[in-house]
Amino acid sequence: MATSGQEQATDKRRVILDAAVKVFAREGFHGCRVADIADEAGVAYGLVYHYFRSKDEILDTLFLERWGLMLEEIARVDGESAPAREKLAAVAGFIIDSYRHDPDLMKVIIVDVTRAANSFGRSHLEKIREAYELIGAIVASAQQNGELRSDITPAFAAMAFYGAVEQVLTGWIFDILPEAAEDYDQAKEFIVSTICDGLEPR
Amino acid sequence: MATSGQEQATDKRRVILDAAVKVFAREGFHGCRVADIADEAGVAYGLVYHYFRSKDEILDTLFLERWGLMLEEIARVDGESAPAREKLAAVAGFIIDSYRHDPDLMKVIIVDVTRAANSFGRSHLEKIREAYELIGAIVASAQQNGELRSDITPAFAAMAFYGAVEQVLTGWIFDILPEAAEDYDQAKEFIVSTICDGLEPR
Amino acid sequence: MATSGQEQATDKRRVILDAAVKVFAREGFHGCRVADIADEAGVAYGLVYHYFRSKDEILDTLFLERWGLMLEEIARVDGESAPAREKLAAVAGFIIDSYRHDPDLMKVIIVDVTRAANSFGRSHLEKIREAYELIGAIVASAQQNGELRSDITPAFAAMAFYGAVEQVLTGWIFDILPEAAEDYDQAKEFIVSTICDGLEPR
Amino acid sequence: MATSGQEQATDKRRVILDAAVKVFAREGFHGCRVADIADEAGVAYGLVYHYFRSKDEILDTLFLERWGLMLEEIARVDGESAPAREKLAAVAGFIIDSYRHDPDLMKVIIVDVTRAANSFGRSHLEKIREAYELIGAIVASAQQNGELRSDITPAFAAMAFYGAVEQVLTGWIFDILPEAAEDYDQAKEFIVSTICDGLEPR
DNA sequence: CATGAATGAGAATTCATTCAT
DNA sequence: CATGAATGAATTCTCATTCAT
Repeated sequence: MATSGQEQATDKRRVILDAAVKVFAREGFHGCRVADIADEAGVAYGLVYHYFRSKDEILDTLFLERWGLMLEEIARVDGESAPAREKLAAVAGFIIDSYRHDPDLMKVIIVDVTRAANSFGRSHLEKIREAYELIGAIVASAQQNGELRSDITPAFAAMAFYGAVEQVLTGWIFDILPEAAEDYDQAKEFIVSTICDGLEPR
Repeated sequence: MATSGQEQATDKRRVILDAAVKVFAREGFHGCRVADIADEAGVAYGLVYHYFRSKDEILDTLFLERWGLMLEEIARVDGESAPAREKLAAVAGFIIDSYRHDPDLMKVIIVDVTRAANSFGRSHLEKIREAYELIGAIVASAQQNGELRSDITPAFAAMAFYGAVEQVLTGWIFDILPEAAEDYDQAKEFIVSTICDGLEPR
Repeated sequence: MATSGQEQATDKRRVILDAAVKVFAREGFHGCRVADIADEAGVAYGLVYHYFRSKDEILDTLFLERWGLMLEEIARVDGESAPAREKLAAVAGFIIDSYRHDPDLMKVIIVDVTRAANSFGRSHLEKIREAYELIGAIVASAQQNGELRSDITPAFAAMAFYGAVEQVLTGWIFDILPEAAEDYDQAKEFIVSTICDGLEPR
Repeated sequence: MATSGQEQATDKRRVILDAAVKVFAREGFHGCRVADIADEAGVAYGLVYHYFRSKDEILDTLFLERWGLMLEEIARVDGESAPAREKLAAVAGFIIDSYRHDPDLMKVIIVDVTRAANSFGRSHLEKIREAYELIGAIVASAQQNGELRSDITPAFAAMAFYGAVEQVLTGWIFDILPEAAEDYDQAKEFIVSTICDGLEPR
């Protein structure tokens, strides 16, 4: 009905979501007002509540849309018959590309959802955990066929891997790591190489 | 006065700080009221403002106290003449022990400060960055003497390492990773082994 | 359906009014939204405003329609040459039958108009007062010919009579009084008997 | 603590309640804002919420305070050994005196609680019903000893009696009935005489 | 006539902070 | 130091009404 796909020019719901991404990224979920979103979207205050039940629901929607894509991608990657290293590279690549494509959205998801242990992180825990488990599954099957060491639990390996990826994004978000075009590709290689090969020379 | 250790019985300031840790951990910085802290501390509302200028200052204090200890520890470790692997183990060990000793405090620091890109994370960025840089320094000097590979930048390696550690803590905070006594020690080994040796068999 | 009788199928205005009765009765005038009325009527939001200038006007219309009928009936009764007792019985009967026929509508009129001293009750005061005065007129003329005692003012007697009737309706509305088919007829007798004969034995 | 009774001059809670009575009476519960109450009371907006959880709770408090007194009084009257006629006179007298003493409060109770079938009337139904039942009990015991007719059910008689009383108050509230000092006393007599003796001459 | 998206003025409630005692 | 009443700005959410199609 509203999310059809043809007349983007007037899909106010989408306009509001996009505006929310900007505003959440700029001021944080708690730091902004619904009025800021409406202003950014160029719509009347009330229209936000015409499309969304609450401020929370906007963030929920944003998170679910994006995280859903990621889960699909990880599941897809997991299903392919490729070396574990390539699978992990694909996952890291997808996350980093997501950030490259829409840094504001990924910032919001990481900062306001994924790590918000007392609010959104808690309420979306199942979805978040699903990602970890899919990554863990990649590790587990690679351990089966000897591609990866078996002495480290898949759950733990998944967390180390995902933590490294998210921390790199955090570095970009905080302007701590350099963020030029080549850095994105380098990051993908570094992550996989660090996690798979280790920092010590072989 | 605060960290002395002698007149605990009446150090209301300390009592308030400890209460704040509990309350922040339970409800989040944004999710709690100053009144909750006062209640938890068993003191009058106004007393909180006798000792602290604002709600923010309480969190600032908590963060600075603990983060300062960590910086000292990492610096100390960095100064010693030990293999890089042992230095990283010491750093991971300190952070994990900090969590083991006071999970609420570490939860607050990670959730409400370290990842709060639009509020406390931003205002304490320098202190946070300092930690990354100290870890990066450990890596850099290890690369000098060939202990660690040189093709991965120290800044990046530091982020991967720290990200893995923090993600493990996040796993505990969210009840995603098992949290028994032995898991703490295992985590230390896993992190160092993953980051130094890599997940692929040698 | 309600008053006309011919083109029921498409009288959206009537459909909206009937829906409003249900909704007002269920949730109260203040407790419902215009959207609820549209939903209940199965018409589009905007159509309500095509037929009515405002939410208030809907209630005004409902009240005026019904109250007008009652005024006509009381006037008609008053005009007949019958014993006062029978006239009062006719009035009580009409009101009770109105309730029996459409309890929702009478509930709305009593709860949201007749007693709403600061809103609709005030704006419709003249119409409401008219009913009291017509009843008072019945009493007054009965006092003239000795049918009723003259030491009680007609205005007062009218209020006592009408109050008793309305309170019985209130009892039904609140599920305080039993509301079976026979209770309606019994109520008519009880009211007239109580007000005319008194509770003390003769 | 707050309702002690000595330092009335500064019992802000009482000041707020009294202000609320005025404001509710003047503009109706729905027609006024919490700010109006605060203004009328001469206190800051927030103080209202220091003493009351919500706007609703203010009305609840007002109703319960007053209605409780009435229930006590009716129960007390019921317990005495006096003719039913005197008991009913005492009840009507108490209600009318309550109105005479604080017409605003009684207006609020009748208009915004007692008849509000979809909000406060519903939530306080038990308390309201209790009053009807106590009056019904007076009637019932009088029927036992032959003081009152037995062919009219006590519940019904109670409603007729209470309805007559409340309607007289409504008449005053709407400026329909004359409201001079002597009218209050006259009303008491009229009500009892109408209900006990009936309007027809004996 | 009919639709339902768009508007924006409220209004209740929250809560950090101040201050008199 | 200690108390908790008092303050009032800020913000979310509601909903009657308008209007373009």
